[in-house]
Amino acid sequence: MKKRYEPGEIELKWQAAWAGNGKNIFSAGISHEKPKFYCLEMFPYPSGKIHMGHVRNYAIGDVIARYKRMRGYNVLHPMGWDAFGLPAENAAIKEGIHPAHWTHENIAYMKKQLIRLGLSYDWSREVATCLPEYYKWNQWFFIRMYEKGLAYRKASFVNWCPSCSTVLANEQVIDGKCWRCDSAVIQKELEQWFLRITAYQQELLDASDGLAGWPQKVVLMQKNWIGRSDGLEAVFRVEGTGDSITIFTTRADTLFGARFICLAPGHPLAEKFAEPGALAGIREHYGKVDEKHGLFTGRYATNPVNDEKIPIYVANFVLMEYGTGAIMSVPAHDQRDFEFAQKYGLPVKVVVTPEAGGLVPSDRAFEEDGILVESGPFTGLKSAQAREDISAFVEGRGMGRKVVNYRLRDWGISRQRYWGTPIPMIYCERCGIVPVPEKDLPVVLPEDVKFTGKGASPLAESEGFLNTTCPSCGGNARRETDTMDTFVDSSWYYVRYCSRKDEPALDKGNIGHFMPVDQYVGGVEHAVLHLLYSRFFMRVIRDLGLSGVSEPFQRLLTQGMVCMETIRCPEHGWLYPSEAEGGVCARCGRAVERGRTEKMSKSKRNVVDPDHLIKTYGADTARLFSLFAAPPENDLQWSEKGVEGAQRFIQRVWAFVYDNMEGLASVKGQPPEGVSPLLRKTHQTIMRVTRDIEREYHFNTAIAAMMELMNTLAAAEHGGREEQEGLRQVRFALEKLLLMLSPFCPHVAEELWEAIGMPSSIQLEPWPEYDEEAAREEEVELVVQINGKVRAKIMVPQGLSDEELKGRAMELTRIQEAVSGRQLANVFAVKGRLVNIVVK
RNA sequence: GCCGGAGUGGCGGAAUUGGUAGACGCAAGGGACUUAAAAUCCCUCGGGGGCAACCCCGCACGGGUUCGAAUCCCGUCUCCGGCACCA
Repeated sequence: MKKRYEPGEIELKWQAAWAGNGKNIFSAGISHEKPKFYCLEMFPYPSGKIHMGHVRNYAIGDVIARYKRMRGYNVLHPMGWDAFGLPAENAAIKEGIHPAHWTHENIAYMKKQLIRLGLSYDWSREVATCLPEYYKWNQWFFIRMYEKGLAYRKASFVNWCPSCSTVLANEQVIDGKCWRCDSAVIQKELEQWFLRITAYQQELLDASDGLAGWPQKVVLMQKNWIGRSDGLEAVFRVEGTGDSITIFTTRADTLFGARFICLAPGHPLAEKFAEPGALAGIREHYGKVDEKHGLFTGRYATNPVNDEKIPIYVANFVLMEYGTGAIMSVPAHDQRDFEFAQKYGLPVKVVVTPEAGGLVPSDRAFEEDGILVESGPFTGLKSAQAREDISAFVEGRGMGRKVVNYRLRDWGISRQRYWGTPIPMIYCERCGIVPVPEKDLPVVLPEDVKFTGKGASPLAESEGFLNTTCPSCGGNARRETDTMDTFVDSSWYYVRYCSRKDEPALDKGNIGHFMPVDQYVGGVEHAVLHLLYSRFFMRVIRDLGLSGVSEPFQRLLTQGMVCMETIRCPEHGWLYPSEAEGGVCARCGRAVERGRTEKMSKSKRNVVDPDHLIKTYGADTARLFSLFAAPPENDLQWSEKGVEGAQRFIQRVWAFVYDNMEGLASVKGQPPEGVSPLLRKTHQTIMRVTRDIEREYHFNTAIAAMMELMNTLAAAEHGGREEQEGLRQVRFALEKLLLMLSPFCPHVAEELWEAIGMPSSIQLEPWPEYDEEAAREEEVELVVQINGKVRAKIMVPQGLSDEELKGRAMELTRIQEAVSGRQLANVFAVKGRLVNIVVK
C-alpha cells in the first residue's frame, strides 16, 4: 500500500478486476435463490460526452444497485443508448459524417466514461436503439398495434417545428416552443400515424393513485395531463336547416345562461354556414393565444333546456380537438365567453349568484359555483345539484347525455426525418395500406442517402428504399418514408434489458423474472413524456400476452439538476471559470459579474467536464461529492471546494489505514469482546446509514454519518493503541466503515479492503448488521426545561422511569432556584430525555 | 389565471409520529508544525448583552393551537416547477 492516495491508479486496477477478462462480476442472470431487484437509470442520448447530470444520475443508481447486491438481491443493473435522434442527423448535414458513424463513435467514448466512473453495469444487456436488431421490435410493436387498431393514420393539424423540419407530439411542445431547439412551433395539416394512447386513458388515470413509490408531483402532473373532466353533451337544433350542434360543457348548471353558440373554425357546420373568405380570416387566428375573433353565421340554434333561440358564431378560441368542437357560451360565468361577448356586443345573463350573498361582478365573469337564479324549475338549487338535475333533464328529453372528456390526445409518432425507426408500412395503389410482413422485418434504414438538410426527408428521396412491391398483391408499391418518434424506442427498452444481447428480444420467461423495474432513477423532465408513454407501452405489452405487469416502474426517483454559478464579462458574455481567474476576464481584464446559480449548460458556460473532474480527483471523489452535497431529489450546487472536501474525507480514511497498518494486521480475524464508545458509535453508524439509504435514499446524511464515524475513529486511534482489545475495536469499526463506503466509493473501499488483508472482493461481502443493544448509550443527556425553555442539561443513566427523571430534574439547584416562590403547575417527561417543568 | 412544492447560519444542508435548532461538509478567523509555502493537526464560528456563571433574540412575515411549534392550523409575502383559451 502506498502512503499517497492515487485514485487514478487504483480505480483503473479495480475496474479491470471487475470486468475480469470478459466475465463481468456485475452480470445478472435468472436466480432462484435470491430475490430479484431491477435497478434502472434513464439511458442517455449519445451526444458525444457525458455531462454532470449523467454523473449524478448514474452515481445514485449505482449506489442503490451495489447496496441491494450487498443486501442479498440478484440485481439487474443494465445500461444502453437512446441512439436515434436529430443531433446525429444534424451532424451529418453539417459535417458530412453518417449518423450511424457519428452515433457509434459517441457511444464508444461515452461507454468508456461510464466504465471509468466505476458504475456496476451488466454490459451483456447493452442496447443501442439505432441497431436494426433493436428497432426491428419497434416495427414489430407497431404492426401488432396496427392489427389491434391501436395504430392508425389520419390527417390533422399538427405541431410543426420549422427548424427541425418535423412534427412534434403535444408533450414535446413546451410554452409553444420545440422541446429540443426552442423554435416557435406552428400548426400544419399533415397525414400521420398515431398510437391510440387514449384507449388506456382511464386505466392510466385510475392506476396513477397506485403509484405509491413515485413522487406525488409526477403523479399529479400525469393526472393533469390526462385531464379527465365530467360533463354533459347537449344538442342544439339549428333553425331551419335540420342540422344540430352538439356541445360539451362541464357547467350544465349554467345552461339557462347560454347566450350564443361558438363553433371551432374546423367544425363541419362552420364550413357549411360561414362564407369561406370570412372563415379563413378566423382560421388565421386559430390556436393562438391572442385576441378573440368571431364571425356570426346568420343562423340560430335552440337551447334544449328552454327552447330559447340563440345566435351561432364561429370563434378562433374554440378547439376542434377537444370535446365536440362546439361550445355554448355563457358570458356571465365564463371569462372567455365574457370577453367574446364584450367585443361583439352580445348580452350577458346571470344565472348563478354567490352562495354567501352579494352581487355578481359586472366587469368579469363569475366562474364559481353558487345558487341558481332565473333557471326555470332549477332556480334556487346549488350548482352541484343543478348540474346533476339539469343533465338528467336534458337526457330525459333525449337531447343529450352525460360524457367524460379527456385532455389527452393520441400520440402522433410520424417524424419526417431519416435517423429513426422506419414505420413498417407499404402503400399499394390496389390494396391500400399494407403492413410489412413479420418475416420481412426489420425494414432497415438505407445507407446510401444524402443529407442536405433541405426538402423532404432523405428517405423520401431514396429510390431504393421508397420503391417496393406490395406484400399482398405483388404489384408496385411504395414505402412509408416517415420514421418513428424516438420516444417509441425508450418506451420499452427496460423490457429488452430483461434478456441478454444474445438472447431473444421479448422472452416471456426473462420478462416475467425481472419486470417490473424496482427502482427507476432519472430526471423530472420526463414526467409526462417518457414516463407516460412507457406506462402505455407496458399495458400494450401486457395485452399482447408478454407480461403480467401493468406498471413498468415500481419506484421512481427524480433527481434534481446539477447547477453552478454563472460568470459574465460585460463585454465578452458568459465565461468559463478558467477564463475568469482572479475575478477578471482573461481576454479584456474587466471585472466579471457573478450571476445566479443555474442549471449547468454549455451556452452559459457554467459546466464542469467529467473527464477533467475524474482526472483531477478520481471517480470515487466525483461520486461522493455528487451524493453528499444534497439529497438526490434537490438541485445540486456544484462547488470545487466541496469536491475537495469530499476528497479530504477519502484521504483521511486512506491515511488512517496506512498509519495503522501494523496494528490492524496484528488483530486480523479477532472480533472485539468488550464495549466502548467506538463500538457503540460503529453500531449507531450502521443503523443510521442503513436507515438513511432505506428511507428515501438520503445519501447525504448517510455519508455524514460515515464522516462522523471516521472522526471518532481518528480520535480513538491515539488512546490505548498498545492494547490488543483496543486494536480489535479499531479494526472492527474500520471494516464496517469500508463496507458501508463501498457502494459510494467502490474503488477505494476495495483497495483498502485488500490492504487490510481481506482475501476476496468487498463487492461480494454482505451489508453489515448492527446490534441495537450495542448501539445503545449507557448515559443520555437529560434536557430540563422550565416553561419550554432549556434551563439545564445533565447526564443520567439510560432507562430511568419518567418519575425518576422528574425527580432528577427537580433536585437540581438551578431548577430549585428557578422554581422557588412560584406555583408548580405540571411536569412532563418525554422519551427519557427531556423534562419540562411548568410553573406559574 | 389554475394546480403543486419550497422558504432554516456567510454557503450546501441536518433536525419532521410536535420535545436540546444548526449534525456533516464548505467558507472564514485564530493557533501548532515548517526557513517558507502547501499539506496536516488543534481551537472558534447564528445575532446581541455580560468579567463571569449566564441572559435575551432567532427556522420568510403576522396571528393561533399547545406545557412545548422549524414541524400542526389560518392569513400574507417571495421563489421554484407544471398546465395554460381543454369549455
